[in-house]
Amino acid sequence: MSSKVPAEPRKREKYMAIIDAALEAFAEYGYHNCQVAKIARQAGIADGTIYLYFANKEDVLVSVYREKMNEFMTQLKALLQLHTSALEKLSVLVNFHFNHLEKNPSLANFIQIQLRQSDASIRLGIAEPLKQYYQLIETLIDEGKEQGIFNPQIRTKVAREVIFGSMDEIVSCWVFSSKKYSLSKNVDDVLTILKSGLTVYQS
Amino acid sequence: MSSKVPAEPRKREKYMAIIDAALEAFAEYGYHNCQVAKIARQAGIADGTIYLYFANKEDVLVSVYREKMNEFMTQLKALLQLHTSALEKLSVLVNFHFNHLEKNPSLANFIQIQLRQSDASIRLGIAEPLKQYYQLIETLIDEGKEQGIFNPQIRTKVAREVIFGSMDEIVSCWVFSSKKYSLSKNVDDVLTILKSGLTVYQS
Amino acid sequence: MSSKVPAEPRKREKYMAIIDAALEAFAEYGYHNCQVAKIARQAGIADGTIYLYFANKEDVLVSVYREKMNEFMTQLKALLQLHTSALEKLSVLVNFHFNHLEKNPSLANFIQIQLRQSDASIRLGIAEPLKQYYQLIETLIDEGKEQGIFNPQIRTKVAREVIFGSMDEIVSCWVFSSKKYSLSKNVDDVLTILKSGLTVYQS
Amino acid sequence: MSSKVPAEPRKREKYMAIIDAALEAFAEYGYHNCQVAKIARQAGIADGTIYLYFANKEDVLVSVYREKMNEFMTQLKALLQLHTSALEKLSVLVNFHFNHLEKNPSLANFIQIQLRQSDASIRLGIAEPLKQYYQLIETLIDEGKEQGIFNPQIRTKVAREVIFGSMDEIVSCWVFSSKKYSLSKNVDDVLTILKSGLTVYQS
DNA sequence: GATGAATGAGGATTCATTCAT
DNA sequence: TATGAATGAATCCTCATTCAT
Repeated sequence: MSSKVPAEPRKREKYMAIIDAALEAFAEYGYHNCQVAKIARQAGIADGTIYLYFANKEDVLVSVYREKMNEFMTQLKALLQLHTSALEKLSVLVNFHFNHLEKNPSLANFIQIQLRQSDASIRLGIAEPLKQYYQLIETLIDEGKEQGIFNPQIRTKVAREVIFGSMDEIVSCWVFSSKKYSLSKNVDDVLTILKSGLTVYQS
Repeated sequence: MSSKVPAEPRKREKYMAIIDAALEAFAEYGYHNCQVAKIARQAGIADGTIYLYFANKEDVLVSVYREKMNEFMTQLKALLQLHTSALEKLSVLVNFHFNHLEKNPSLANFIQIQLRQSDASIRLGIAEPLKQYYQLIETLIDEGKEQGIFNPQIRTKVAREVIFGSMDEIVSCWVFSSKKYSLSKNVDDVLTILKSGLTVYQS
Repeated sequence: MSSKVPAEPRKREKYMAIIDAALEAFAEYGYHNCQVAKIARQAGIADGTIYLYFANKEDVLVSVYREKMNEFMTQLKALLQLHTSALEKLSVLVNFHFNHLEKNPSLANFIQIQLRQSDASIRLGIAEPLKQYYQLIETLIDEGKEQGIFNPQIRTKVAREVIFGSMDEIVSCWVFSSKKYSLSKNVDDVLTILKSGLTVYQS
Repeated sequence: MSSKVPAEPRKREKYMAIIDAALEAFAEYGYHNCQVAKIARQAGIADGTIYLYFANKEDVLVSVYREKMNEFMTQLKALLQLHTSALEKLSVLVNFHFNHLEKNPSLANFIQIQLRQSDASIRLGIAEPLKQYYQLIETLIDEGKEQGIFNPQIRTKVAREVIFGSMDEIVSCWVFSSKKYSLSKNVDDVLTILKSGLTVYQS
């Protein structure tokens, strides 16, 4: 029922072109107000062509998230690899999260607004890529605990929810403010809170 | 364009009956899959009657949030009044946020899922009640700073985003887990993080 | 899933008006080439109103057949009641079959052409009313056998197939000829064949 | 607009392969539910190739009928040639009609169901091959009249309609019964009816 | 000749909203 | 006030057909 990234280069190219067009179209018009025809026009193809690459409109939405999240995760993992300290990694994570969305305003709008659809099937399609991000954060927290930096009394899942929830809310407020200020300027304050919130009290 | 709470008691009664019916209906079917006819049936009235009390379907959604948020804020303020310490108040806030939604599952579903619509006009209607909650939290933070408890270096807005974002994410994960565990059991961990995250280092 | 004739007079009136409009529209444009909008226009109502009375376009087609077949059967039964001889009844049947369709050209077109859709669900919806006609003919044949008029060696079902098949083919040819000749003029020849074909040889 | 059987052997071979594939595909899925792509897949060729041999989907349907009817007529004529008595010929005809369709279930499904489309152009394309069968039957009847066997008072056309209509209805009922019984077992009864129905009373 | 990716016209159906009663 | 029958705009998706390769 759902699409997969085509293996053949030529097909993959058009597949990604539709993904990018859809991202822009969704960000501009909003999911429910963005007709398939608008995506097609943005991609410079016929309406029907969309359905050679995607099962339906919902599948386009979910696929945009999956593809963009893949890119996000790949880049983030590469950066995290350069560090060992959980504290440094946390800093890298928050910085990257903010920087990436600040550099990709349509993606920010898409993730913070368009993606929040109440349709159960959309929720389901989003769950998997999101889960991977969740797990990456939880791994980071567990590493911090092993390194004796993070408070082992705090359950990892709650810590992850605080970290992700904080970043998510900050980005949301930024998006709803029409991005009038720099998102990254929040990094220091968030990190201050999160670091002292998660670390063991060091006398 | 938007409705107001009717002053006359009889009208107000039916108005609130529709609000409650809509909350249940939205929670059960989801906003887009919940026809106005379903709200009317749940309220035991005719479809057309809804439009004597609300401008349109969007207005019903926004009004549900406004009314329920009013109740929420009234109760929360009453509780906070009993305390002066910002730390205690933070504890009261988090406890109340979790307890209230745990006791009102339909409201939890409504707020975490149905409310997240991408329609600009809905976003706008939600903004005002939400802003009041934001301000209440920010006031609490400022009090903490004045009391010398909270770190004055952290901008109040960011602190509020961390507090609200953490709670919001925790409730969301709970709702999406089909509420299989107790929401309140997260209170201690969150408070641990938030308190040590926000307070000044005390040697 | 399928519609039922409304009991309330006012609703029944509009229901029948749609049935009649659909009969004309189907006969004029053909089922697949007859948009729901054309039925609505013919009935002088809005497109959506059709769906207050019928589940879908298919249901309209099937209901037209059911209603028209009901009328047909009611009238036919009333006529048959006036006779006891199976031979006379056969004559009444064939005469009525031809006369009725000759007087209702749209119905003839509808039954001989539009109704012959390959969709399985349509076939299914048509089956029941058609079966009643089949059974009426078979009852007539069995009476003839009991009266010692019809050949008891011939299986009733085959006899029915010959009677119905003959009439059906004659009406079809007449419809496809654009009804350029009188359908009823075939009555005598058909009856001659059927009567001597079915009766016992009387030396 | 319509296709012709290619003269060149190689082309004719693929032409017939498509015909056979289409027969199976139409019988399996039904005309409207059978996409051109399904015919192509069944034939093991590309979608576009169909259009090198046929004008359009309708043309495929009509051509299937034309080709299969040609085979049918060729075989039937060869059999009839072996007899001179109209009564014998009638017997051969009915036997062959039933046997042929019983041996070719897809063809039976195709003729009794898929072919009955309301599209005027399809009806037109079918008319010619069907007319030839009609004429063959009428010739047989006229021979019977000349031989003093068949009742000359009965108009030939009506007699043909009874013969064809009877056979057609019997096959239809058999197809709709999912071919659960032997079609041929009806031969004797039909012939009994038709023979005594058409022959002159012989004292 | 053969392919199959691309096209884009076409339509049944839903449902928020209205308004005559 | 309340009703609920009627409205009609709005759109995703299919699939026969084309044509560049």
